[in-house]
Amino acid sequence: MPELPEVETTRRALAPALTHARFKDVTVRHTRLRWPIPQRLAQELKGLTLESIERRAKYLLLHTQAGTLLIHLGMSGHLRLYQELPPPGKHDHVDFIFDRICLRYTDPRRFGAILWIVDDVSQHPLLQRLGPEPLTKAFTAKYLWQTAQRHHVALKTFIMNNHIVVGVGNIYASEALFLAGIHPNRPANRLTEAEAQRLVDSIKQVLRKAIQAGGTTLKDFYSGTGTPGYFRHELLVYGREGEPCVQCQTALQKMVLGQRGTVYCPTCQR
DNA sequence: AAATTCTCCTGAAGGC
DNA sequence: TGCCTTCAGGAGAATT
Repeated sequence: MPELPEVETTRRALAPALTHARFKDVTVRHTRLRWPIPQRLAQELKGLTLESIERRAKYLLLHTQAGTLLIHLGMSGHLRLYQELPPPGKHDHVDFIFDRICLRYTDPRRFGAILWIVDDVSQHPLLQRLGPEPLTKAFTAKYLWQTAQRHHVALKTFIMNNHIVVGVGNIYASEALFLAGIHPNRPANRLTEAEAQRLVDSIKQVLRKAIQAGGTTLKDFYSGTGTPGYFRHELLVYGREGEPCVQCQTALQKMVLGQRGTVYCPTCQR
C-alpha cells in the first residue's frame, strides 16, 4: 500500500524519464476510480509538455503549463514506465502515451484517483488543508506536541491524520511508534514534550530509511521502473503479530485503532 | 471542532 | 474442489 516512501520512490523513478516529455495520447479503459476520471482527459493533455513532477503528501502532481495532473495511488495502485506497452491486463486502467515512452496506471482495488486541475493546485480542496510534510523543517517536536494538546484520539490515529502531518500511513505509523517506544493507543494529549521529540525523530527516520530502500512492497507496489521496494525486510512490528519483539522477545500484540490493524510491543511501548 | 462511522473495491484467506 | 463470508485498508463524506 503506497504511503509517502512509495509515492516518493515512484516520483523519483518517473521524473528523469518524463520531465520535458510531451503527451501524445491517453487511453482510459476504466473511468471509475475513487472519482471518475475526467471524460476529456485525453483532449486536455494532448500536445502538452510535462514540466515537472512534484509530490505533496501521497499525491503526485504532474505539472504542465495548462494545468496539473493529480494522481493518487490509493491502496493498491502503481505507475510503471514502458518503452513498449504490453497488452493491458484486467487492472491496467489508464495509459499515458508520450512521444518516446508510456506510463501505465494499474490499480486492482481502484481506490486511487486521477484528476485534472486547471486552477491553483495549492488551493484545491484535496490539498489546501493538509498538514506539514514530515521530512521538512516545518514538522517539529514543538509543532506536534502543541497540536497534540488539542486532541484526544489515540496517537496512532493522530499521526495518521493528514491535517496533522501528511504521508504517514498504517505501516509507518506503527513502525514509528515502536521506534519511539510509545503505545499506539495513548491519547494524543498525554504525549510529553520529550516523547514528541522521539516520535518526530522516529517518523523522519523510518520514512527516510524506507525511501532509501525503495519503499515497502507487500503485494501491489512497484516503482515506476517495475522494481519492488525492500523495506519490508526492515519492518519491526507491522505484519509481525505474535512474533517476538526484536528488543525484548515479548510476543507482539495486535489491536484495532481507527479501523486499522495495529501491531505493537506491550513491553517496549508504554 | 473533533471524533466516529460509512463507503468505495478486489483478492486473499478461512470455514464448512 | 467450491462456494460463501470476512477482512484489509487511504481518506473523503456523512454523521454524531
